[in-house]
Amino acid sequence: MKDFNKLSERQRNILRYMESYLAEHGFPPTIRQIGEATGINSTSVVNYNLNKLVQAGYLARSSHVARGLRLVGQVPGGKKAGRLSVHAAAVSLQVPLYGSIFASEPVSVPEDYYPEDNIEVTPAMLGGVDPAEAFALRVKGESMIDAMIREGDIVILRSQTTADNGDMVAVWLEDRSETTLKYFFRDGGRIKLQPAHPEMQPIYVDPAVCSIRGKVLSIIRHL
Amino acid sequence: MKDFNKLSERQRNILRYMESYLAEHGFPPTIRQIGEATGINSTSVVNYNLNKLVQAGYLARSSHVARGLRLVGQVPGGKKAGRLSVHAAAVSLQVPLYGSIFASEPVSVPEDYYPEDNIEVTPAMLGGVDPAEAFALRVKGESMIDAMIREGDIVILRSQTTADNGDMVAVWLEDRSETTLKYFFRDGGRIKLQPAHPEMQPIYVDPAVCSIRGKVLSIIRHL
DNA sequence: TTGACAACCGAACGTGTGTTCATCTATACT
DNA sequence: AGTATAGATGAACACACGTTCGGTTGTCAA
Repeated sequence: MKDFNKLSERQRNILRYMESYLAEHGFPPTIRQIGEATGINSTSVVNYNLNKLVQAGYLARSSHVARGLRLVGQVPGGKKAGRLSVHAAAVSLQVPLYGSIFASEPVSVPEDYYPEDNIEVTPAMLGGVDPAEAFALRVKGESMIDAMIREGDIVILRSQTTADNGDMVAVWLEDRSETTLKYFFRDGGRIKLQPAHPEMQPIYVDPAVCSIRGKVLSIIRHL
Repeated sequence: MKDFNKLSERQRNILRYMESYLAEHGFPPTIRQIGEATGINSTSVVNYNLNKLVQAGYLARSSHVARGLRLVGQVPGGKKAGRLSVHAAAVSLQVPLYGSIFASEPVSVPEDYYPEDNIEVTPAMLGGVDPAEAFALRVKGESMIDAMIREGDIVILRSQTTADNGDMVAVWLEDRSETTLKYFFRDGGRIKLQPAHPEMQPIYVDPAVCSIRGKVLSIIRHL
């Protein structure tokens, strides 16, 4: 992550415009609006600079999504907190570890238990999510092997009860009395849970018996 | 403004979904996403109900604008429950990212290149290794899929040219012109490289054509 | 000079996404 | 009965908007 001052004038303008547009409308501007506001008359250049800003850690983008932008850091000048420079010691965050996720056992949900430990994570691993909403689980057993996840891995999740297509979620399947980590898709009236391993078949479940506990943000494997 | 309870079930669901989607992404959902999430399979019905909600004073719309929605009131029952979590400040470390590891291409070794970026890691992820000896590589391609590692994963390594049995190492195989991540074992005069996937067969190579670049300390996957 | 590279431009392309419309079903009121 | 009216449906339409690609320019180093 670079220093704010290392950004080009255009990139700083984009961040400032993003901030004020967001405050005014409640949703992000389009590429063309950004270009118009910052004097860039080619959408591809705006796109180019947006990618630079993502790379520098200032923005997150959802590809092929209209207005799929989000500010992740603080923009200086809006003055809340300065960014940390590259070589200085940065701040890391503590996220509670709420036990283990195990096949045939429910996920211990945040409200149920006291955290048994704290896991240290970096801001990048939360992807802009509020640390207060994040928690961690330790993977037990080889049940997640099809999801390219192994025993001992630590998964960082955001506590939530809904999900979008393509999210990897921790779900409790009532009819099977089973908890898994799967990719989540809505398929008509049902929910499709797709293992990460490309050769494995998805399973289909009724939304009524499928309760989402959280969305996986990142995975840490310690060897 | 009417009472929240005067709204239809669908309209309440829309508001709840809006709220959680907004919290998760930082921008509003589309009409089709709302429909999918609330079990409405016609965009016009969603549109219809959104207009009702505007009329009732719960949200504002910008017409002909993608995701041009904004919540204006506060949704009762929304999650406000501030879970108190300790995210105390701690020190995190910066480790250089030396490009990508790609099948059929040599690993860029630390001496060869300037780091293209820095990766922020926690002390626990280095397992006590001196940060100055550590570096990171981005995994490109699906070539490591048998090692339960996917495209986009970041591997943290300790720069070293030897390894112990059981280590996961990044090796350059001269005779195959290939770089892989494998578990390392000495087997008599040869070297056995075992993929992490239990069903896959190990390969045996001559130590002369197998140069170790580093030992994997940990893996980060960002979803 | 030559090459490499970051930054930028303009245009075209494909699709995401809001809108509109004809039609259908219920329920309630004359 | 007839007839409003609210809610729902699916298809078609038109444009908004992200993406891609072939070029151009300026800078720096060999």
